Amino acid sequence: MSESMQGLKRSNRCTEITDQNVGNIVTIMGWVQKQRNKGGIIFVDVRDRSGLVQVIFEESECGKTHFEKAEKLRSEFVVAIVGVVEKRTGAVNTAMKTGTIEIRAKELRILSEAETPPFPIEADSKTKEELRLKYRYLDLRRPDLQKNLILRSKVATCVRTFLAEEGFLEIETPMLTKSTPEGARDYLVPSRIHPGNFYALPQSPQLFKQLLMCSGYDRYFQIVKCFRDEDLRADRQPEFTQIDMEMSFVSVDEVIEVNEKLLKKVYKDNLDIDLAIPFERIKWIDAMNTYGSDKPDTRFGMHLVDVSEVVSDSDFVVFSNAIKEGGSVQGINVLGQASMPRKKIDKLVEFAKGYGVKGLPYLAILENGEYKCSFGKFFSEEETKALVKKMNGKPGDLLLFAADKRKLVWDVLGALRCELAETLMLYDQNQNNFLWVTEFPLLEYNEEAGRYVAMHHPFTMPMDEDLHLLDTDPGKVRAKAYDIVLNGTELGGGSVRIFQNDIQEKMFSVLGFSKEEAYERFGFLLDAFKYGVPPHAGLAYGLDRMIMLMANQDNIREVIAFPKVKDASCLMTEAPNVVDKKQLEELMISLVKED
RNA sequence: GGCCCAGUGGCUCAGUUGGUUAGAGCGCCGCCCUGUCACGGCGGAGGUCGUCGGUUCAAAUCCGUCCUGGGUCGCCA
Repeated sequence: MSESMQGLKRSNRCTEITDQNVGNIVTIMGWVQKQRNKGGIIFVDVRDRSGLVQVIFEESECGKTHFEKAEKLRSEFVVAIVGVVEKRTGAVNTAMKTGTIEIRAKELRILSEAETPPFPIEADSKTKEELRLKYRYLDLRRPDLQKNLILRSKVATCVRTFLAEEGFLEIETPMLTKSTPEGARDYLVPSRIHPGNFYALPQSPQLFKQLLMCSGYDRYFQIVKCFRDEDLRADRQPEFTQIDMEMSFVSVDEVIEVNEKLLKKVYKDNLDIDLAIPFERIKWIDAMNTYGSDKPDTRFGMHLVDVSEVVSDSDFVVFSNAIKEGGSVQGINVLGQASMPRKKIDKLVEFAKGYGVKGLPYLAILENGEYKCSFGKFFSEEETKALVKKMNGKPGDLLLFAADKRKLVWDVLGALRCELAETLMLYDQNQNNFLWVTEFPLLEYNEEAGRYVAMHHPFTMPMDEDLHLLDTDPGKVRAKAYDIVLNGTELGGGSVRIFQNDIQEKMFSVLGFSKEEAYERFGFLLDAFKYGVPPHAGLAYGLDRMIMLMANQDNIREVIAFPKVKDASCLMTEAPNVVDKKQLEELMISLVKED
């Protein structure tokens, strides 16, 4: 049985009713959170996206018909209730936002009945995510998810308002576009009209926003879906949202400045947190040397120390060979953890091996000054002392080392310090350490491809002072690229773009594209540059990650209404799915049968 | 593709060394209850222990396979 709401109009959301409304007649509409039937009196908690309010039914007030309907109420029924707001006499519920008042019902309409949901609709759900995602529309009724999505909406509005005030124009770019094989895998969309041809969904609006600069729009932004067909992670979905922006006639500093103002406003307006700007900046090479990461968490120390010089002649071949082969030996000092049990150390060794190192040599400096060292038999006392001194080791400290190629050592120790900081709780969870990482390498050598690939993308401007190295030593060229990092998470990144055709062509040539290949892929951009292109630069944030961190979640799915699971499928819609044979025929697509 | 974790009534979990009829809390159903808000009281229903196979007199428990979900490495210009 479901009744019409004809003649009724919602007057308030549940928690918009306060002491101020006492005596008012209100009409609320929402879901039954809980019915408590005491016999002659029935309490019903009604929920909408604002929260809960208690409604009280007594036959003397609402009459027999409505009272009998109230007796039938079950969780998640959708109801409309007309009643009088009353102050609670003695039974104030301090845990409730509306705990000082209640609504004495005069009329009840059951707009929709409901089956018992497969899991409880409540905050701090303990239900398995698999089930929550299958019934996402129920999961989304829970207050935590509603809070996250409301925050997300507010932040998006805040960003739009700020950028509009700063003179940015929101301009949409196509979803059906051209595949750009550099970088992540593209999601492809077959063309019916051009059989055998495919659109690609954008990995980012990069080229289009650069073209908009060529067209004179000077400050562009867009809150936009992007697509990457790569494996998922806790903070990675195949479709995700960027706050994308581009500016003409600006330098790195101006991009950074406007974005610091943006972040300051977003945090102030939505979380009431005052961020101190300007944020700290660190050069990429310093970030790697100090933190072993290009997205360092600076809330705690445990800095990497390069001990290569001290151990290069050691009898411990793990150390000496790593250096001989061009790698390095570095360590971190885990303060006060010398007595870490063997089992825990073994776990750390396993953790490190996951990154590809063979082991994790350690040296514990016991409180009595003695050493417990996994490579002690290869080290003289003097060598050990020198190593401890270099690591600034004190009694009680645990020193962990990695010896391998420089990149691998950074990766392992960078990850290890974050892992240790989390388990040892070395940082303040309420701290927000924003950080700009600058002067990224322009290129990195890809062993598999046997050539250099762009670290950011092929349109990133080299630093002026390194331009001459493009021909002779491309690996040494630094880029006018910058990332914004928060507590060890990359929130966004951007760069000054190449706007000179000769530099762009040189860049393509270093990347191994012939002029023809470059034109085949990006000809429209190179052509556009011929007709008057302003210097320009930009930045893009991962909105999902930003909201995840603002909402204190450790998973991006908690801030996305309808996320996908690890294998990129949707448990609710069961996408992706097979399609009708006719659809495939129309697209001239035949599937290769597997044996 | 690799490694790690998890899967037991609707939900969250317990289940000893392999041993008789697999338990609990919540939820659900019925009856009762005029101040509850983690309402309360009485009664009740509900399980092929993720799948398939193996070992055994006997498997939720041991072994293997596969499936599902999560984390992570590779990957993510």
